[in-house]
Amino acid sequence: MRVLLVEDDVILGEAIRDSVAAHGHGVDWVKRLDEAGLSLDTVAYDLVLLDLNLPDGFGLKFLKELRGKGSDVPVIIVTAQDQIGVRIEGLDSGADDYLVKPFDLDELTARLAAVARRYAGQPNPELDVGEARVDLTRKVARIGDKQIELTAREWAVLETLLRHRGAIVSKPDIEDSLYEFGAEVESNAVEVYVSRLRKKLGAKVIETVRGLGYRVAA
Amino acid sequence: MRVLLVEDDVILGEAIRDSVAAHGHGVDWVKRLDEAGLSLDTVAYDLVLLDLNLPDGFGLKFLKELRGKGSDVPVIIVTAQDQIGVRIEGLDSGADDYLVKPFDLDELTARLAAVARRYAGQPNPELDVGEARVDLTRKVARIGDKQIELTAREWAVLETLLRHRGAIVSKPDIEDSLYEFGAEVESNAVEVYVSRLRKKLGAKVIETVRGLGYRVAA
DNA sequence: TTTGCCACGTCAGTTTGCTGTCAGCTTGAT
DNA sequence: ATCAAGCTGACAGCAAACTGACGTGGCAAA
Repeated sequence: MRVLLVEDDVILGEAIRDSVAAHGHGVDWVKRLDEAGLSLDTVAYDLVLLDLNLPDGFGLKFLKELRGKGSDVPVIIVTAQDQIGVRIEGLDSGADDYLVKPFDLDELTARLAAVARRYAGQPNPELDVGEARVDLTRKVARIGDKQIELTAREWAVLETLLRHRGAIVSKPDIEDSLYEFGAEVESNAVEVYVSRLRKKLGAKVIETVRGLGYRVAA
Repeated sequence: MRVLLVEDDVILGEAIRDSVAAHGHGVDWVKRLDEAGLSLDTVAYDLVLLDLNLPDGFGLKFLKELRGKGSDVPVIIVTAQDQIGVRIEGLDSGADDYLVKPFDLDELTARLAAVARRYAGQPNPELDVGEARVDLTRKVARIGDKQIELTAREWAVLETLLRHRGAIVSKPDIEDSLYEFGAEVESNAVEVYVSRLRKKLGAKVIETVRGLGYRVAA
């Protein structure tokens, strides 16, 4: 399951991201509403965790506009405002649920599980990636009948590339999806993982765009 | 097949009764535990559907007493309490299966069909798990002729893994199936249960995917 | 009540294999 | 031809996972 986290607080954001990731879901973390809009336009998310107190705008307005555009992605509002009026307004604006800070992370994973249950009812989307077929949800990859084993980091890189399938993904972007914010990458780790993925999935699946990044053909 | 339905909610009770009847089974519907006791003393039922939240007593206690009297009629618990602790307790008390409200009626008929198969003398769907054969419905496992005894929590872990057979199941997901939300797991309990299952079922049945979780090969 | 038994959760010491790093090589642009 | 960018085999370190052992508590039999 792929989750978009919209949260400007670094401490809380990290905690939420780690918790969600530990449950095996992919997490994209943005800190502003305009970034959120961009991500939502390009990626099909299964759930949005939306903080209402963001520096660059009003979350509720954003949520209303999102619904106005016809999106029905489940949205859980996360906020410090526990006033009942805001809560009502949030649900009126199209939120599916409401979490008031500070909240227990278990509280969050419980809601997450509820959404995941709904999501699990859908057939698993298997993607063709070169010779291989991959299932990002179940973390299963195979070429023909042969099962391919990918490690955690390899899945992370592949997922990032596939999420922007057809587009060029820069190395720093991949690093950001691999490590926490501010992590020092003093090496060519991304190149190494691309190399490992190619060895497992076939040399042609990941294309190098010299000076810009990598791309998986759509 | 003759089914005893113990359910005080009229709406839900009617829905269940109609659904079961539509599948060609006979249904007796009682709304209190004392009635249920009476019916069980006089009629040989093939299956009991037991709501735990009844006005006149505790379903679990009733179930334990029933088992204490030597009855081995299959019992499926139907309840709104979706806390895992209750679920474990229910299975410990001698229930054969567990349905959490609100549930799909298809869900019910599927379990019903499993019981019906057993009733008809046909082999229950036994799963091959490595060297072992397990029957999740009857909670029976064996290797060759040798019966394997699994504890309640071992069954819970194995069931979770088999429900997602072929997919990688994260440790937090397994924990969620083991404990209620909010339960602090300050240890490596999941690892320990995996270890115990491997010792009983064979080392190769549960595969470790480092950093992601566990998997039972499809 | 006492006794014994067993499932459960915890811990510590050990094992495992992923991960990040580097060095030397290849490739592509100019 | 030259240089920068990218590729990949190898390897040590370390965090994740394994497992034997133990204390506790609940349940049942005596």
